[in-house]
Amino acid sequence: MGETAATYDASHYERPSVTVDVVIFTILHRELKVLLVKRKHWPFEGMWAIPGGFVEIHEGLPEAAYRELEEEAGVSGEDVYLEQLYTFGDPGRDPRTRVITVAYFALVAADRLNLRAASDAADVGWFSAYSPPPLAFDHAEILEYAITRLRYKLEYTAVGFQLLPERFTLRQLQEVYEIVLSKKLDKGNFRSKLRKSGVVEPTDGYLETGGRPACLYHFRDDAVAEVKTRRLFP
Amino acid sequence: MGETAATYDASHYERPSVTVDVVIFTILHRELKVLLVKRKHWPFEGMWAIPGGFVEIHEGLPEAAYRELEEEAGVSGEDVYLEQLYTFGDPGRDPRTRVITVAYFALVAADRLNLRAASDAADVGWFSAYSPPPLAFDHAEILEYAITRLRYKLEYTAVGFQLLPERFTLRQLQEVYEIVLSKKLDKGNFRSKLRKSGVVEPTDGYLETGGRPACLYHFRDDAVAEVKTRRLFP
DNA sequence: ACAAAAGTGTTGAGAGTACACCCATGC
DNA sequence: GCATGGGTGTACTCTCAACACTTTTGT
Repeated sequence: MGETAATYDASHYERPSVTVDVVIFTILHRELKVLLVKRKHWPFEGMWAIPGGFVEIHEGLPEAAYRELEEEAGVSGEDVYLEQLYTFGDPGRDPRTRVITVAYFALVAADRLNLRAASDAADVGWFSAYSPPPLAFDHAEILEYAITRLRYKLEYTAVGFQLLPERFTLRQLQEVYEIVLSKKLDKGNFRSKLRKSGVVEPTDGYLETGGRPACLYHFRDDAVAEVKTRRLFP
Repeated sequence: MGETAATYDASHYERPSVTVDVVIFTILHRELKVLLVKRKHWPFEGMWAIPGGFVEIHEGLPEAAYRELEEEAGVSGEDVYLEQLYTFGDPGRDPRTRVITVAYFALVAADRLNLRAASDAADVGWFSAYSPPPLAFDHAEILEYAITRLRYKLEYTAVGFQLLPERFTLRQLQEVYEIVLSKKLDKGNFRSKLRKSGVVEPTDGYLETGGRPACLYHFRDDAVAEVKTRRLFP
């Protein structure tokens, strides 16, 4: 902090409010879904919004995000991938007062969800991430940003299995990538690339599929999720 | 915002303070430098710190960052590359009170700097980014993070010339990359890659160097700075 | 036998890398 | 002429991407 901070005096300084918003993604019915909650009060009453809440005075930012995840989606911390996204602080983004929000995005496997246990079903729901309903505040912009980041993440790292159960087939993993990237992928190249990267390992389980049974894989947590990419100047 | 936000009442809610810290990079004497300011008050009095200050109640986050840039480095908005880095909000990162800081990082060409005009020279200075003095608060962590991000940026995009004057030689540009990435690059490959990407354009100027004069280039602002990279799943 | 889905191999095109070689200027 | 630094070309290797092919199950 610089000079302003040094001459700080709590009594005159008007502070903004700080919230955490969490964009929670999952895959349901072969679609990328985002969790939204219906607002009960002014402003934007009755509109859908990204779940979020105020940061308590002695609470860390990731802790606040995990709290939202538990409250709204009913998932515990170990079962999710959570990453800070961006901080939105435009004056006027909230008509009540100055609110700065630290946005996070989370990936949850569908089998870890526990929606009903956590919230009133009518006020919470999963929506298509690509064609969401009208959103409160600047939440459309936040969602847009989160989708862009999710796509980047999938292209450059191997976080895709965070959207799948513990054990999965390679076809299921490929489907996740196809859904998120909205693009058909080549089966052979997908598999060979994945084998070379060494991030997945076959288990002894098999899944009946209607054709030849598919080997179930699991993620090797000792593997490096990051993948070397072609840089401009290596 | 969710339920907590809906039941918000300004009078009971204890709000954290919000600051903006700006990690300002430049290249001087063939070294990557970062701008630091000396703290005049408790806590960490006399220690060096990343310049920053409180966000005014009606001020946007980038505006606050630009304000810091002008106050501390004496550069105006058009002359810098500015990007939001990360938000650090650990409770206890500031012993005075809960302070959440939105960190930015900035790239400034050495010829745009105007240090003396802006600040008292004894309290502001450029330091080697790779071996800085002990820093106040969690600023060592913030600087580390900024360096990592800067390297990523240079590897994947073509922002390198933000650290150079308007017109520059390819050797100078290569030197910037070598300094930031701490790695020798091949002259021929660097040049051919740059030519193929089409982000720079020769001007009619030449620079005397002691050998054959070097052609001065400038950045094509209509060019796409982003460069295709080898993704995991294209 | 045939359909369906898993799983593997091959091949041409293009990018990355290392290195050698030519060009323009000052002394 | 020769040292100095700018600028270009080439040849080998590796990855990418498209596509054809084989294997294992159910009906």
